[in-house]
Amino acid sequence: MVTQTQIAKIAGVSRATVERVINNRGDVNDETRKRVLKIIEEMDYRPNRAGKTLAIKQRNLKIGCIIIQADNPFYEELNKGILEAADEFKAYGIDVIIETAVFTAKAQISKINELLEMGISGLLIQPTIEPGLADVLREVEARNIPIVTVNTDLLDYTSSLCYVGNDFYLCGKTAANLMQLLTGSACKTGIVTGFFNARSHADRISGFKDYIADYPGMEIVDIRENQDDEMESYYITRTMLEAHPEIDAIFLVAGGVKGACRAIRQQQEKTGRKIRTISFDDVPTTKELVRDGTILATICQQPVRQGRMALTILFDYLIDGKMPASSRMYTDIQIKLKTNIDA
Amino acid sequence: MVTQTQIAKIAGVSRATVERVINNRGDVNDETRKRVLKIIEEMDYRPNRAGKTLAIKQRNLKIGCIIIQADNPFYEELNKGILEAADEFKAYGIDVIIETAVFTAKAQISKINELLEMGISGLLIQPTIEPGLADVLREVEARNIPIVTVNTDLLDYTSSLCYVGNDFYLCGKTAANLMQLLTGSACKTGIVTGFFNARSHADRISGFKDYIADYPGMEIVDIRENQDDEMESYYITRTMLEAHPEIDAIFLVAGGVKGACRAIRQQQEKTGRKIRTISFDDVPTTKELVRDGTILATICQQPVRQGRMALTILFDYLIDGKMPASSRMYTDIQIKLKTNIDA
DNA sequence: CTGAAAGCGCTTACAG
DNA sequence: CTGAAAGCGCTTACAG
Repeated sequence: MVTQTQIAKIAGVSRATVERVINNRGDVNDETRKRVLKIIEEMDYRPNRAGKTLAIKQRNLKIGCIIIQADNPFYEELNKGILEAADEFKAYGIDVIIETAVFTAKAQISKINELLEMGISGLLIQPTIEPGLADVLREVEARNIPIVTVNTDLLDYTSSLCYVGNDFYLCGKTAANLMQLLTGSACKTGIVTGFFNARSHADRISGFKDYIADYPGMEIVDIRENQDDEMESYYITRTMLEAHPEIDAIFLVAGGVKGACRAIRQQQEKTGRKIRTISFDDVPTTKELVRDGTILATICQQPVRQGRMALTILFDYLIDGKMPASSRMYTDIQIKLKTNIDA
Repeated sequence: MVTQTQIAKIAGVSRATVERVINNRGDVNDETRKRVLKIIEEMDYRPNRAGKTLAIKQRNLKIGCIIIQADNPFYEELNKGILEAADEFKAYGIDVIIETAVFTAKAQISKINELLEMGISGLLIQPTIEPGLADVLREVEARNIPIVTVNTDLLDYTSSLCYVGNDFYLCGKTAANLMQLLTGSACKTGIVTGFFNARSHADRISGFKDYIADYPGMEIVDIRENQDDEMESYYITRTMLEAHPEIDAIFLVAGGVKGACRAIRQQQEKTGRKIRTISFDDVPTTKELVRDGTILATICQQPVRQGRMALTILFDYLIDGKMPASSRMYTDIQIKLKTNIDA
């Protein structure tokens, strides 16, 4: 590995000049620039990241992260990934400031302003879908502060740097594919979703619908909304199953898994008929239901990895100017059964 | 983040002394050691990794990697992970030497000796299961050179640092779980394995058997060996299906997927009866068979990730002295269907 | 337009 | 047993 000093020696200039050429900083005589560039090319110069990271400490970079305050175990996983990565980057001497906010636009905007005053150079956020946030994010970017959004997608805003999360539509298709295999392509499905107007939930449902369009034996009997609330979920699942005794498959699109499963189990016990159930994510309560067989399979989106990846992308961009491979980075779609739910 | 210099100032000693305490190097007066340790504790000192990595360059560390020379696309994936990580660590100024060897003990031992002469401080290897290698690896470790083994497990040798790979037994169980769900717990299975005496293949089969022990409707009709060879695989699958027309499920344990699937398709066309097939890994030919529906699901072990993880563990150990979380690091067991095989 | 010097946090001889 | 100095590869003012 060549260093800037070696290149400087060969080019007959100072290290400072080489540095200027490499980082496009200040003015350099056109001829020397070309000469230096040629040597860089020939010797396949690559900056030493340890040197760079160490030197950049002098700039006192701060990365701001806004994480969700919620006793929702899914968010806890996501936060865990962010916090782990934060720890790692702190070990490189980069300051990572973690702010917690409830999941409302108002709370998030207020935290963003706090972080701006602290002089952050980058922002990581899991944005709420409430209106009002998008404009603030655009303002932040206008100040030349790159943003990475994680897990949640906004309809009216796209980070110019990166979104890290799931491909919800493809998840929905995968759910349908799974259901098809579990039911021999024949089932009458009841769908329990979180919110009709949440994009991620809607996308999963359209993926599901598009897939089963090719399977005439697969039918959607009813779709109901539980507002990600366990009690509501129990109620709507129970009434749905009572209204449609022909339902033999349930697709749980979002939260409220435990409540829905209680209704499903009761119905199974009453009628003796198996209801094939699949869900999303693997929060502890869902895991337990997979272990005991109530849920046959659950589709997971690696929240810890999402958190890590989001912060890593921001870090790499700030240190190296490295752009992510894509402006939409998707984590794997993982199918978990009772045998690999704890792996 | 506190630095050694700050601690030195507070303790009223030089940075060198602080460094001695931190790294247990040389002799330090017991009293000053205690004082320094107390300050380190109180101020929650954590070494700056960039500084450390940069300074360590002076030691001229070399990491040796022995990768497999084979036109096997699975090994290519594994190698890709190793090469990617190697590139990353080279960017930190650590030398990573990649040696290619065919998959025999003789070739690998000869490469190990080459690397030893070059003065490596760490070794990454995907060991062959041929006898003779284990002793050599033990000798390397006796010289205080840490080893990480990747993907392949030896019966008579365990790296004292780490094995990175798959939990083959649990993979086998997951395969059985999947087969159970795909067949409504009723099937007559033909098993096509690679080698009866390869540990990974044998482990997958025992996982499978242990799982179906609880399902009386699931039966194993026959098990045959294809020596990971496509033609042989075609032959033994075809003759197996002809000998047992009742087979309605096939479990492909190892390589030779394409050959086996050809026989399976022919049998399906002849008899009009669906044979539910599952396999391992997602090499391009397998992917294609998942896409076209011949294989319903394939269980993958993230070879790229294995490669990356193995080298990262070695790097972290050499730079930080950091031990891996476990001496056996398993990658996820991923189930892929036609909808998420390309995700 | 260019260079010399200092500094980021750590390790490594070397001197005492 | 302890400290001063040099160095790892880079960036950042500062001087000219």
